[in-house]
Amino acid sequence: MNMLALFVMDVLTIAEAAQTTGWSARMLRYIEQTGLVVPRRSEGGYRLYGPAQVQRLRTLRDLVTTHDIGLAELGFVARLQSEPGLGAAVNEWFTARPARPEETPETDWLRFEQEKHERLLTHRTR
Amino acid sequence: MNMLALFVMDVLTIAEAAQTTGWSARMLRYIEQTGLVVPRRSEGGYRLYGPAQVQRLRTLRDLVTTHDIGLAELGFVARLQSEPGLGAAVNEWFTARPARPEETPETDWLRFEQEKHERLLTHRTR
DNA sequence: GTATCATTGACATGAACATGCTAGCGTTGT
DNA sequence: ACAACGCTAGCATGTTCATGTCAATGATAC
Repeated sequence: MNMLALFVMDVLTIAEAAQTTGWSARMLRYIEQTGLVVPRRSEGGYRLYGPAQVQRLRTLRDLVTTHDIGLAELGFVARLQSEPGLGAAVNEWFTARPARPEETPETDWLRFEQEKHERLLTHRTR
Repeated sequence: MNMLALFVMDVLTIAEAAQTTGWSARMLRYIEQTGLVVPRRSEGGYRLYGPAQVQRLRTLRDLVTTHDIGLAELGFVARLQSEPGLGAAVNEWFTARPARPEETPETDWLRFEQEKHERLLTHRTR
């Protein structure tokens, strides 16, 4: 890899990046589509992966495989970041009380009171 | 809906909950599977939706339709809160380094204020 | 006691996700 | 100049998501 990059070495083509990161070139392109790791391009349109991106791809691989999560899920998290409105809405929904059943008290009246309280919270979380 | 619930009214069966929330009964069961809204059960195993849960289902519907997001994505966000290791890892990945090449990654984000309310949501008790 | 409703499990389907592979056409290194 | 490589577009396949529907069995209401 060179392409008029005399002192800009450490820049890999997609095949090379694929090699060292464990992803396939196809997947690298796909990952780019999801917005997770977007390399810059050469004049001619070739993807150029810098060390930071390569690192990122490696850790991404790790993250995905060890925790069994999909790229789409991470893409969504990315969306949360870039779309402030979305993030806020999701956040609000989640902070406004979980609907887990095990927290259900045996006493029905008590439960009722609690739910009433919960509803109040859900109303204006701000 | 009654089932020996003399003073525990405001508790809906799945069909009733479906009616008022706009989801189908099928979807309510599905949503339960994803862990997003889990109703408690009657002695006989019937799902019982309280006002809080109904509210939650309504807002969920809103969230999903207005922002065009999937239940799976939200389920993942839920996972982020319940699995601290995961949340940390994902957080780290996103905060550590640029995804975009031209954008100067002088960014703080990803930190949605979960830390504050974490223990509220973190009740393992399985 | 019986009609009505719920439960779980299974099968079905269209859309989206995750990947691979091919084809035709530009880019790059020597 | 030309071989080697990358790019995009598209097709293909297996998987998960999101839903619906149907069947057999059990719970509730009156």
